[in-house]
Order: sequence, then structure tokens, then C-alpha cells
Amino acid sequence: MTPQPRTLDHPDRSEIRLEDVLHALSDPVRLQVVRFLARTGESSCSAIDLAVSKSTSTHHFRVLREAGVIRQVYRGTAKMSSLRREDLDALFPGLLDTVVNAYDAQAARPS
Amino acid sequence: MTPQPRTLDHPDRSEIRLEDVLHALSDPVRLQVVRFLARTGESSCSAIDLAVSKSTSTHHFRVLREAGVIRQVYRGTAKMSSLRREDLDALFPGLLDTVVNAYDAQAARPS
DNA sequence: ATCCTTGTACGACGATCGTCGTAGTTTGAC
DNA sequence: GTCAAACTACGACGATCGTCGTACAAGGAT
Repeated sequence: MTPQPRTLDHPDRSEIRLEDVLHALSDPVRLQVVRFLARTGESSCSAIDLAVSKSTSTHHFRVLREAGVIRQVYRGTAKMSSLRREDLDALFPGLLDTVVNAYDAQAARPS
Repeated sequence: MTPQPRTLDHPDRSEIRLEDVLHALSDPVRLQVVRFLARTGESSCSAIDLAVSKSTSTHHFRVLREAGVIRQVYRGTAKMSSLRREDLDALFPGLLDTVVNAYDAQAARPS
């Protein structure tokens, strides 16, 4: 086979559904990923320290990508992820920031 | 047994978790309920025309209540539901409005 | 008392979810 | 060419989810 660069399927902006985005954001591990990306911009999967196995990590990144929350591209052996901020802000203004802020607020909450 | 008024368990404000709220909002039927309540204020379960059976409807209302999104009280044979706007706005400022607006925007989107 | 309306409890069902381990692939570095 | 690092694919597992139907309970109206 010709050595095609590995590609990853991303939903078109018009295919992004609110239900899927909310579901993608309803998991603690994925919220952690989103918050991390919101702070740091693009970063590799392994740069985030998650308390799950590598296969589970891959799974969560895929859920986020397929819901349209993040974009992923290969760079060498690494896979870089970043938030699809433009698309999300255009579709659901304020949602991303509101959720990230809410997550921060909850983390700071006296339990 | 003494005829106790039927009561319903609601999480305390401090027990409301973002993950649970987002999960509760990640279902189309429940989003429809929330949008309806956002528009109309308090209303009975049966006032909303959902495309599911009565038992499924009960289930969705319970999910919303247990996540802390709505409050439910009995009034005669009816059960009135309303958004816990104060609690949600205090915990996660802007979240509720953002999600409802996003849902409206999506509904208005050319598919 | 008898109905009707409204909602519940329970159990069932297939589907999806979050998790993992193992075995593999791709790429860059040596 | 070899090796290690980064990530994937696949299948498995128990748990949860969304849905339903049936049978039941509570309250108001007559």
C-alpha cells in the first residue's frame, strides 16, 4: 500500500450535535481533558496525566473527537489534540467557556 | 400507615455535580423538557408532549430531578416540575441559558 | 362509593458505556 | 536495521441507559 498519512475522521461543523457534545462532556476524565486543552492549547494525548489505562485514554479522546469537541492530527508518533473552539463557539456560543468555568468552580468547591 | 404526603428526594445544592447535570442534559427528550420548562416556568409532567411512553417520561423526569436540574412537587394528582434556576445559576453561572439557547439554535439550524 | 386522571414501581429487553489487557502498527532516533 | 515511544484495534467484562408494558396507588369529581 502507498504510505498514506494516517488520517482521522472528524464531523463537519454542520454535523455536530448538542446532545453528543453534552454527552462527551459528561464524563470526568473527558472534562479533565477539555479543561487541560482549554488552558494549554494543542497538546499530545500523553501530555495529560489521566488516571486510566492507555486504551481507555484513546477511547476518551475518540469520543471527544467524534462528538466534534476536539480536533486531532498526527505529528510524528504523537497525536496532537486541540479544542474546536471556532466551530463550537459558532454553533453553541458560550457553551465551552461556561462548562470549563463550571468545572473549575466545582473543583474549587468545598466538598 | 398515616397518610403521609408523598415526597420526592432532591439533591442538596451542594450535592449537584456538573457531570450529572451534563449527562442529564445529553438526551433529546430531556433537553426538550428543559427547554419547555425554561419557557413556561412550572408545569405538570403531562403538559409536555413527549414522543415516549408514560413510564419513559417518568424516568426522564426522575433523571432530571436526581441530577438537580428540576424540582418536583405534588399538587393533587399532578406533579409539577420546574427548573432549579437559582441553584444552577449559583453553581454553574450561565450554563442553563447557554444550553437552552444552544438547543434552540440547533433546532433552527438548516439540517 | 365509583370512576377517571395522573403518575409510580417493577421487571424486562437490547444497546451503549467505561474500563482493561494483549497484540499490533507507525514513526523517529540510534 | 533495530529499538523504543506513542498510539490503535480488538475483544472482553460488568454496569448503566433508554425504552416499554403491565399492574398499581393517590387524588379529585361525580
